[in-house]
Amino acid sequence: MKEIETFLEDKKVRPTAMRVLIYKYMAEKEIAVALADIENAFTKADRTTLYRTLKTFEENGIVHQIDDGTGITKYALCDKGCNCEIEQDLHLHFHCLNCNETVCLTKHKIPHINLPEGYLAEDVNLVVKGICEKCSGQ
Amino acid sequence: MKEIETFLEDKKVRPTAMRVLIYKYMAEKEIAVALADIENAFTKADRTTLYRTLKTFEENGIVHQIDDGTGITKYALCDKGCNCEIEQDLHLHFHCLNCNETVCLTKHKIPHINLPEGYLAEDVNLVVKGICEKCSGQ
DNA sequence: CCAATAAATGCACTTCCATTGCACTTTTTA
DNA sequence: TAAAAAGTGCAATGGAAGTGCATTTATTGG
Repeated sequence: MKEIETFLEDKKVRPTAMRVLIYKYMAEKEIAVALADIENAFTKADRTTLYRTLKTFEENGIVHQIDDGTGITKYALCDKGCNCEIEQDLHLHFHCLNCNETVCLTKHKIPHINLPEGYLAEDVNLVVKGICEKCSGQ
Repeated sequence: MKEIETFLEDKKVRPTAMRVLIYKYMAEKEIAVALADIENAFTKADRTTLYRTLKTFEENGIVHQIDDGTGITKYALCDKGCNCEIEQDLHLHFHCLNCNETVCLTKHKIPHINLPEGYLAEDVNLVVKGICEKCSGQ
């Protein structure tokens, strides 16, 4: 708990009770979470607060947003040294069509993409959809 | 015009006036279009009709949907031999952060992705964001 | 050719999620 | 400790996708 507070402070985010709890919640989940998920977990808190907390987290490099193609924005904690902004550091995301969960495959970096002349890449989003290991096997 | 009609018939889609026009419109554009774009081009037609036309086109392999991360669904005509369903045939999409246009880079196939044990890929979505050649300079 | 049927279209409405404005509360700081 | 800043909560808005149903248009079998 104390570690979370200092971590947030390091990231220039004031560690309010709410923020610490949300961070803790996300750290315990291994999968990307939607705003609605957090909403269900913290029924006392207002949706707006959660929304803005995630926004603050994102702006300060604590979480990154994931567009997994479901139309619902998901969020996941950035890894220790995660520099989501840097192209070389981008990992891919996997969305399970069965359990509907989305995970960051942080070990899997996105291969370098060759673009036609004149195109400048700033960001890459790669989402693989299919069946996750939890659902595919016994 | 006549070719479009027979083309649609080949695809088992009845070539109504509306559908031919929409197809023509998309064929002339080189970029992916949003429902709203078509709506602006055909102010007399109802949005629902356009929506369902695109849906029909999609179901019959005439267009494919693109999720370029803007939150707005885009559509683009499938290439001659395009088999959007087949993983090996998937191409990547480029979204320009300057002009906001999205193009299919059909020449650029998505490299094969190695997934961890137990994961089964069914679909891949790869979107590169940046500056397109039109915007990046002469 | 015409009636019966099916497909396509248009209108109104709903839903879902993201986002914002404003008032209120808590924390920080001078 | 008062003033300012940051955080929180409520209500409302907005944008886009999607649906139900009535109406029109096209197809088909007699």
